[in-house]
Amino acid sequence: MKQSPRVLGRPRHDENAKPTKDIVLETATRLFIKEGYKNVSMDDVAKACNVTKATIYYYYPTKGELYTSALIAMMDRIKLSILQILEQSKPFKERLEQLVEIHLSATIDIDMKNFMKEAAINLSEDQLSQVHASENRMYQTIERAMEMEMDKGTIRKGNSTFFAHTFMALMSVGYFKDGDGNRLFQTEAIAAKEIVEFFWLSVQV
Amino acid sequence: MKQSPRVLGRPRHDENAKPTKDIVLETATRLFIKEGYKNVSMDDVAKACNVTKATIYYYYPTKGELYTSALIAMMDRIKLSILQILEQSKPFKERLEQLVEIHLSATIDIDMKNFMKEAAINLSEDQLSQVHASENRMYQTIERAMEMEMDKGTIRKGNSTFFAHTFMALMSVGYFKDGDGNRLFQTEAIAAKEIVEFFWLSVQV
Amino acid sequence: MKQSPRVLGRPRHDENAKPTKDIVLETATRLFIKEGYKNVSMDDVAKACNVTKATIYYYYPTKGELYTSALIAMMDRIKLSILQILEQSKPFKERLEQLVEIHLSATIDIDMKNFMKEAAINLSEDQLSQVHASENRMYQTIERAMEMEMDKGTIRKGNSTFFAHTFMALMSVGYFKDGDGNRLFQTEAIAAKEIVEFFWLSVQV
Amino acid sequence: MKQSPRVLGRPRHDENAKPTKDIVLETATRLFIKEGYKNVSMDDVAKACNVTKATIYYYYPTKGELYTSALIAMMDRIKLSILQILEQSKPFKERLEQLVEIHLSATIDIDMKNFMKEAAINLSEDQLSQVHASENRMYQTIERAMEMEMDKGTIRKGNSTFFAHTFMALMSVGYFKDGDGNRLFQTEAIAAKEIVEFFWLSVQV
DNA sequence: TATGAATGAGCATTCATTCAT
DNA sequence: TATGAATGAATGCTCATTCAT
Repeated sequence: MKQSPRVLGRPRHDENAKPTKDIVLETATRLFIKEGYKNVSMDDVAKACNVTKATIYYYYPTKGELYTSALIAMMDRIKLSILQILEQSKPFKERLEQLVEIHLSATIDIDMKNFMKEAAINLSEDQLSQVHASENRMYQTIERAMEMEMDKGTIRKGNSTFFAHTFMALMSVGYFKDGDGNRLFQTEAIAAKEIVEFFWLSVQV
Repeated sequence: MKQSPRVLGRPRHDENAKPTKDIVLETATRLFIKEGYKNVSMDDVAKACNVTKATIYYYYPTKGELYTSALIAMMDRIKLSILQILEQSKPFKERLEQLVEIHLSATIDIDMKNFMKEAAINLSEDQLSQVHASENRMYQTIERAMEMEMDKGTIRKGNSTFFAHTFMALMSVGYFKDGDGNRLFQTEAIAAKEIVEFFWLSVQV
Repeated sequence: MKQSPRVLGRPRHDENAKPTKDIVLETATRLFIKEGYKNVSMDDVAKACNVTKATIYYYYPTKGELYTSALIAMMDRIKLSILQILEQSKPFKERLEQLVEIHLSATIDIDMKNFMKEAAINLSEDQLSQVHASENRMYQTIERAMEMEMDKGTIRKGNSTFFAHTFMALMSVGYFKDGDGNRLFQTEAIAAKEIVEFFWLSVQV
Repeated sequence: MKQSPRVLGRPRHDENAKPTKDIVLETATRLFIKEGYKNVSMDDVAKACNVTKATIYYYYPTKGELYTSALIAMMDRIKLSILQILEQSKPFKERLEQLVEIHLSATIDIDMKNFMKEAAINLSEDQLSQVHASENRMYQTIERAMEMEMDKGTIRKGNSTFFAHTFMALMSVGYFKDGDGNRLFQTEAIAAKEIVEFFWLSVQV
C-alpha cells in the first residue's frame, strides 16, 4: 500500500491537529508495548505515524531516548490512573477491584518486568535511571495507599512495598492466556474479583 | 577471549567433551535467558561456544528453532526440579518454601511471561505451540500438586490453575530489584518465607 | 554549550554584533580548515554560530557555495598578509623569514593541496574554477615578489612559479608533527630560519 | 549498469584468482587515494570489487580498519619502492631523480599530509598510531639514505629528518596542476630533474 | 531576517541464512 | 562433522536541502 506522499519542507499548519511530537510518542509507546524494544524499528514507528524516519529523529535523538520517553510517559499515565482510582471514597477492596478491572480491560498487557528488562539491556545508564525513577513513582503511589489503609486498620500492618509488588504481580495473572488464547477467567470483572479476593485474604486484619 | 569450557568427571569414550549439539543448546539457553531473543545473535552463540556460525546451523536449522529448543529444554528442566521438590514427604508449606528459595538462588531471573512474549512475536506458529505445550507441562506439575493437597485438605479447594499462576507470580516478586539494585528481602531464605506465607494466607483452609 | 562570541570595538549602529553573514563565513572557515569539507555538517556550522541551519541557507544557498566562499575568503586573506609582509623594505630573506614565522604561528595548518583536493571532489565546475582563480591570485603575489627580486639581482633568475610553489611546499614542512605530536623545530622562529635558509641556498645568485 | 548477479553461500573455488581480501584492499586503497576517506563509502568499495558490502565487513570489521590497512599497505609499498631505488649503486643525485620521476609517473597523487589529516580526524587512537608508525618507517628509509650520503660526503651534514621532509615536500610540487589542468613542467623527467636540482643546491657540500 | 518542521537519500554496521568444501 | 566465504535485507542514524511562517 502506498503511503500518502508528503511534501518537502514545513507543512502548512493545521489547527486542531495534534503536535507531531505527541503522535510519535503515543504511536511509539503502543508499538513498544506490543512488540518490545528490539522488534520495533524506527522505520516502523515512522510508518505508523505516516512521517519519515528523519522526523522521528527530529524530536527524539536516539531510539533509546524515544523508548525512555515512551516508558516514562506510560508509567506516569498509569500512576495517574492508579491515583485517581485509589483516591475515591469507596471501600478499599472495591477500589482495588476497579483498578484491576480497568487495567485488564486495556487490551495491552502492561508487563513492567519485561519493560524494565529491555530497558536494562538496551538503554544507557542515565536513561535507565530515569526509567527506574519513574517506575518507583508508580509503585510508591500504591505503597502510600497501602500505608493509609494500614493506618486506618482496613488491612493488616506489613511491608507496604512488598504488598504493592505482590498486588501488581497478582494483577498480571489476569493477563495470562493459555496456548489456545483463552484467559483464566471469562470476563475482566470476574478476574478482578478473584484476584483481589486472593490478595485480600492475605492482607486482611 | 573465552576458551571452551571443559566438563568435570570421566569423559565419554576417548573424547573429553560434551557433544557439540548439547554445548550449543546450553550456551544458547544461558544467553537467551540473560539477554532475550533479539539481543542474542547467532554469532554471539557461536563465539560463546567456540565454534563457527555454520556449526550452529548444522544442528539447528534456524534461530527460531534454536530458541524453541532452548525454551523447551529450560522449561523441562524447571518442571523436573519442581517435581523433585514437590514429591518430597515434607509438609507442603515447607516444600513450597524450598521451591521458591531454590529458584531465587539461581542467579538468573526466569521470567516466563517474557519468554512467552518473545516466543509469540518471533516464532512460527508451529514452534510457538511446541513452546506453549512445554509451558503447560510445567504449570501442570504445580497444578497437580495443588490438587493433591486440596484433596488431602492441606489447602482450601479452588481453581488449581489459578493457584499455580498466582504462586509463580508471587515467586517472581522475589526477583525484584529497585533502582539501586537492592532486593526487597535480605536473603533468598527470608524472601521465600515471606512469599510463601503471603500465598499461604490465601490458600489455607 | 558555546555562547555566541562578541566582537571587540565599537559596535555598528545600535546593534552590538557583526552581521550574521560574516559570522557564518568566519565560523565555517574555521571549521572547514580544522576538519575538512565532509567532516563539517551544515548543522555543525549552525550550532557553532548559535543560529539555525535555515539561517545558514538564507545566506549561502548550498554547502558547496559556503565552502567556496570560505576558501576564497581565506585565500584572499592570506594573499593580503603575504602582500603586506613582502612589501616592506627589509632585505628579502628577512621578509621571507617573517612570512614563514607568521604562518607557522597561526595555530591552524593551512594545507592548500588538501583544500584544492576537497574542492575538486566536492564542488561544481563553476565553484571550482572560482577557487582556482583565488588560489592563482595568492600564488601570483609570491611569484611577483620573486620576479622583482630576480630583477634586482637578489636571487638567481628562474621559473618564478616554480619558486613560489617550492617556497610554499617548504613552508608546509614546518607544520609537520610526528606520532608524538612533536614538531621538527622547537620554535616557529627557528623553523622559519631553517626553512628559509634551505630555500635560500637554492635560489641565491 | 547491472552487476553480474552473485549466488548465495560460498563460491566455488577458482585457482589463479586473487583472494578476495587482497582485491578489497587494493580497490579500497585506490579509491581512498583518489577520493579521500569520507567520499568513499563501503558500498562504493563493494561495488568496485563486485562483491556485497557484507563481504567487505567479513574481512575488515570497520571502515576505519579498512582505511588503516589501506594506508599501511600503501606506505609499506612506497617504502619498499624507495628502498629499491636508493639501494642502487648509481650516483645519489641520479637515484633521487629516478625516485621523483617514478612517483610523479604513478598517475595518483600520493599526498601524505592529506592522508594523515584524514587519519587524525577519522581513526581511533590505536589505528592512528599504527598509521603513524608506518609513516615513520617510510620517512626513515629516506633519512637513512641521507645519513649514509652525509657520511660518504656526497651531501653536507644536516638534520636528516628535515632533509627527508623537505625532499618529499619538494617532490609534491611536481604534482601541482593549475586551474587549466596543466603541470609546471612538460614531462615527469624534466620535473624530476628540476626538483632534484633545486634540492641539490641546498644540500650539496 | 530568521526559524521550526519535515523530507529523501545515503551511510556504517548487523544479522540470519546459504552453500561449496 | 564442521567450516570459510558470501549474500540480501534490515537497522540506527546523519545530512543536505526545502518550505511555510
